[in-house]
Parts: sequence; C-alpha cells; structure tokens
Amino acid sequence: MSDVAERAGVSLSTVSRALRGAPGVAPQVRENVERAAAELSYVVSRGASSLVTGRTGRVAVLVPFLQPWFFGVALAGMNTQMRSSGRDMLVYQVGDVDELDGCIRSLPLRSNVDAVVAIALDLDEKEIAQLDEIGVPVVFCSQFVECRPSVFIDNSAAAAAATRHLLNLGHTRIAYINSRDATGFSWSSRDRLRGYRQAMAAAGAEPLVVTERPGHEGGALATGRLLSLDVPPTAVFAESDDVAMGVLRVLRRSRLDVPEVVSVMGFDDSDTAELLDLTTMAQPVFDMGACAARLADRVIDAPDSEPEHVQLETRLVVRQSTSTPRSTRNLTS
Amino acid sequence: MSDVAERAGVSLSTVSRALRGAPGVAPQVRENVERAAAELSYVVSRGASSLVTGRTGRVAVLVPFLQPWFFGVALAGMNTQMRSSGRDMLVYQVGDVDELDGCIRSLPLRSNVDAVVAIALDLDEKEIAQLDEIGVPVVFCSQFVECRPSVFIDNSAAAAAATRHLLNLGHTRIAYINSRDATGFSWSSRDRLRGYRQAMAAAGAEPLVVTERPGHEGGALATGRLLSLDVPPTAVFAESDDVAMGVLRVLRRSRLDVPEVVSVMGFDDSDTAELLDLTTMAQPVFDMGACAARLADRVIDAPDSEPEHVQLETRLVVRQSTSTPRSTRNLTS
DNA sequence: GGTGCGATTGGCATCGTTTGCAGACACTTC
DNA sequence: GAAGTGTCTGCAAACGATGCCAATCGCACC
Repeated sequence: MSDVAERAGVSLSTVSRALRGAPGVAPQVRENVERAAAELSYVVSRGASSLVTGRTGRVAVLVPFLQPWFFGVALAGMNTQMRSSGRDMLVYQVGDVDELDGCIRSLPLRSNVDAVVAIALDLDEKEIAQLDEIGVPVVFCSQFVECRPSVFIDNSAAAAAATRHLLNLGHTRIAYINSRDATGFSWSSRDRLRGYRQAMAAAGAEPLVVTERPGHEGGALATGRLLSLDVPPTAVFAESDDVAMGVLRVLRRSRLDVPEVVSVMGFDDSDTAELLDLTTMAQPVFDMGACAARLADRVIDAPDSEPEHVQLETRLVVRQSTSTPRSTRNLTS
Repeated sequence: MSDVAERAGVSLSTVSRALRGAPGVAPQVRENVERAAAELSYVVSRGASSLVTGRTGRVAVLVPFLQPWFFGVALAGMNTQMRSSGRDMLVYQVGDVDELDGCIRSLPLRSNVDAVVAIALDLDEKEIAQLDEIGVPVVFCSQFVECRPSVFIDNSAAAAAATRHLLNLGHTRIAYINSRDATGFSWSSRDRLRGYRQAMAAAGAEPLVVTERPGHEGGALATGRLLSLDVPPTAVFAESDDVAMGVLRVLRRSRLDVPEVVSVMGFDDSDTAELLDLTTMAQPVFDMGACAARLADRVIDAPDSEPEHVQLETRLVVRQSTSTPRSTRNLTS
C-alpha cells in the first residue's frame, strides 16, 4: 500500500480512504490513487484490514455434503449474491456431528468469518446452541429455526399439495417413501411425511408409508417392498427426487410402465428429474441460497435487526411420470 | 489472546508458541495454556497471524460451475484433503472469462490466499499467464499445463479405450458426440475426440462425429441428427455422461431399446450414469480434487520444488447400455 | 561454589490497514 | 483583512498475532 501511496504522491491514509470509497477524498486524488493501485495491481490485504475493522469480509458455509445436486445449486445461489456484496465464501463440509463439532471449535471460529450459513444441516436444538457459542451470527438455509434468520419452504404444505395432485388424478392407493438414516428423522422429511398424511386423511384415503434409508438405494428397496404387497399402490410419492430415481429404476427394470402402471412423484426438481420426466414438487434452491446470502449480509451489516424469516414458494412441475390410474382410464374410456 | 495469557499466567509469546505447537514450551505450561484457551473457547485470528507470517492458511478454488456433479465431487475431494492439512477453502464461481478476469484482479489476489486451484477451467495460455500475474501459485485440476503443478487424466487414451470397447463388441458404425459452446473447443473434449479418431482409424472404421452444444440438450439434438442419417449408427459414444443422458432420453422416448438397438457409452461415471445403467469411462474425480489439494499443499510448503504432474487412471465401467450390435447377434445366434 | 549450558520464558518491534485527531488549505462572509 | 467554515490530507495509535533477542532458571560439571 505504501508503494501505491508513493506512486500517487499521497499518504497511506489517503490511499486507504480512496480505495475504500470513504468520503472526504478529492475526486482527482481518488482517481490518481485508483490508477496507481491498478498499475501496481494492488489489492488490500483482507487480513490486515480485518484486524482493525473486526470484519473479515468472509462467510463460512457449512454443508453436510458437497456432491448432491442440491448443495451445488444452493452454493451457486449464495456465491452469486456474495460476489455482488463483495464477500468471500468459505466452504466446509461437515458430514457428521463430530465434524460439525470439530469445525465449530476450530476453524471458522470467532474472528475468522463474519457469519456462518448452515445449509440443510437439520440441526437439533443442542447443536444450534453449540453453533451460537462460536460468537458469530448464524443463518439457516433450508431449515426453519425460531429466532434465527432462516430461509425455508413449507415442506408440509408442499407435500400435501403433491399428494393432492395424485389424489385429484384419481389415485387412492398412494404410497409415501420416507427415508431415515442412522441419525433419525430429518426435519424436512418429517414435515413432508406430515403433509402427506394430512392430505390423505383429508381425502379419506388410507396412508401407506414405507421407510428406508436415504438416496436412490432406499428408493429401490422401498419399491421392492411396495411391489410385494398384497395390493401394490398405483402411485408412489418419494420424499425426494433422489429416492424417486431408485423407484424409477426398479420399475424400469421390472418393465412396469410409468405412469401407465404406477405414477411416480418426486420432490426437489433436481436436474435428473427433468432428464427422466419425473413429475415433482420443485423448490427454488438457487433462490434459497441467494436469499441465505442476503440474510447473511443483513445480519452482518445490521446485527441488531430482528431475525428475518423467509418462506419461499414451491411449485408442482407436472411431467410424464404421473397420470390417472389405469382403472380410472378404463372406466372413462 | 491476552486473556488466555492472563488466565494461564504466562506471557503472550508463550501462548503463541504453545498454541502453535512450536518447540520450546514446557509440557506443563503447554497444557495449562491449552486448557485456558479451551475454557475461553479461543482460537487464533488467522488474519492477525497471516499478517506476520505471510501465510493465510487459505486456498482459493476457481470453478466454472458449481452445480454439475463433477465439481461437487472434486470440491469434496479437495475439502477432505484441505481439512487434514488445516487449510480453509474459498470457492469462487467464474462462469465466464469476464468473471475470471474480475476475480483475478480483485478478490483472492495477492495476500489473501496462499494458492489458487483452477478446476476444469480449460484456460488458454493467455489466461494462464494472467493467473500467474496474481503472484500466487496456481494448481490446475483436470487440465494438464506444462510447467505448472497439475492433475489430470489422459483423455485421449481413455476415449480411445472406450471406443475400442465398442469396436471389440463388434460395432463399426460408432458415432461420437462432441460438444462445443460459444467459447470454442475445450481441452478435454478436443483430446477425447482425438482418442476416438485414433481408435477408429486403427480399426479401419469410418469416424462419424456430430457437434452440438454441451449438456443433455446437446446430446438430444445430436441424437436427432444421428437418427435421421441414411444409416444410423449402432453405437454412440458421448463426450460426457451429461451428453449421454440426452441421448438416452431421446432413445427412450423413441422406444429405441438400449442396448438392443443402440449402444450408448458415456464418459465420467457421474452418479446418474449408475442410475441409468450407463456404460461409461470413469474418471477419479474425488481423487483428482484430493490430489489437487495435495499439490497445493506442496506448492505452499515447498515453493521452490519443481511443478509436479499427476496423471490419474481412468477405468471402463461396463453396465447395461452397451452390448454387441443386433446384426452380430443375429449372425452368431 | 562458580561457570557453562540448554531449556524456557518475557519484552518488544513488526506485519498492513483503519481511524480519530489535528493541521493545512481554499473559499466565504462580515 | 480577519475570522469562520468547510474540505482534504497527514500523523500516529491501534488491531492481534509472530519471532527475534535477551533474560531467567535449573542443573551438571569442574
């Protein structure tokens, strides 16, 4: 920076003010400084300035996985917003509770980031309290948390709407594939299950829930169970597109036509859903990421503002995997 | 840090040494300091220490996209390795050349990161030179660059091997779907195309190349063109799994059985490839990320060591989408 | 008992910025 | 022409760590 000052023929303070866009710098001088900085291809050291300001200009993002579609899209949304507000994005994968713990007590702690965004971590209260202890504001993305800034969708209402679509098509025997991993229920799947149950109850239909492990393997296993029932369902609502992929795979291998024999409904609208013509309940993941970044901006720039909750809309994307059940068609045709 | 010093009853320097694991601290004292730090849940400020040491403990990762499977997996690999070497990962999405440019001259520049990893950016020499100017060592992931540390696969050899598999099955009319976007050829697809041509030439088979835009839309469009040829191919080798998805989709909609009527070969072994039983040439993306992180470690810890090149192995994953062509089967059965 | 040595420890300058404060300067206003 | 009012600029003290250097300590050895 002193090089820039020398080249522009001004003092360090002036360079600092000029480059930071602070008021009280003559336009001419500012221009000189900016040119000098550009010529020397100089940028301020975030580390040094954060020492003084207490702001690092960095946000840590905690994700349970990096690989699935969902997180890539959410990160892309966050990244876009963060770039426009001039912040940098640190990414930490925290696959399990231990890693979360280690991460909390070591890496982005305290004076190394301005805020933390937790994406779809499905934390319980104890873990949230633990996060609070790091002394950095936390924003929740894809999880509703009371008294904390968070972006989320209404999983229950969305699942109910998806279920109603199947009911409206004339299905009554609609199975729901629920997933559970070693850690127990996650919030989103619990809410979705609830929405399914409500919609089924409201229609007077009998719920049919199978629980398997997450992912497409779980979907495949669950489908095996459904196909061996006394009366297999005519429609399957999978907790997520990923699970639905397992369902489609088994049905395809069994040469059971979709939607002719079985309708399949997903949740998420991942890119593979489009690829496989899966009807699904879309959630705006990119926007959710961008919104989380905005909430982070807000919590950093106005720490005392009250936590903001943003609920984003879902929408049903109807594709080729759902239709009226065969029996209905026979009657009406 | 002074709080910790006070609580442990020692000086600042001793705390610094103790927490950093530096030698010359009595075991008893070290333990006291560590306990005090833990009790105050204190962690060192990276910014402050980097001011003195010149090391930030951070690595910037430049990716063209965040959403595709490939980048999520590569980032996961990098993240794992970086965690174990105690570095933090900054992620920047640089979708186009302008963004790259902006990124280069603003964000992670100079004193804000110790190294930069460029994942699959397919940079040309001018851009590489530009990257050099930021004064931070650069590691290339999924691109071979002379005189720079880089991790990559032999795209040409891998594509040749994949093509040979189809040839060995008895196909002779094998189409290659090549993609090109607004920016022109990318390195990997150019190399893959070359491998395909070589294998075809070696077998005395006539190459058949169609070029479309990238992604599954491109695959779909290319398939349309292939299906309207005078003599459609019996096998299609898509430049990437993503492109292959478009191929499969069109074939499925056309009720052209895979592999009965057309064999399809992909490249990458993405998770959807497994899902759709796509035969594909797998590249070790996770390992590539991890390896890139190791190279970054090396270039940071031993700046003067000569640039290391790591070529990782690919392997053919045979699934259900390839088989002998129908004509062969007719002859042999 | 004095000396020398190695192992620990504390003091202090230092890294590159920001920022409060005061000085310099130009320009009004009386 | 002096005083008042801004606007702009420079000085110097932080910020929180590190690392050099010197001081201290314990201990064995002569």
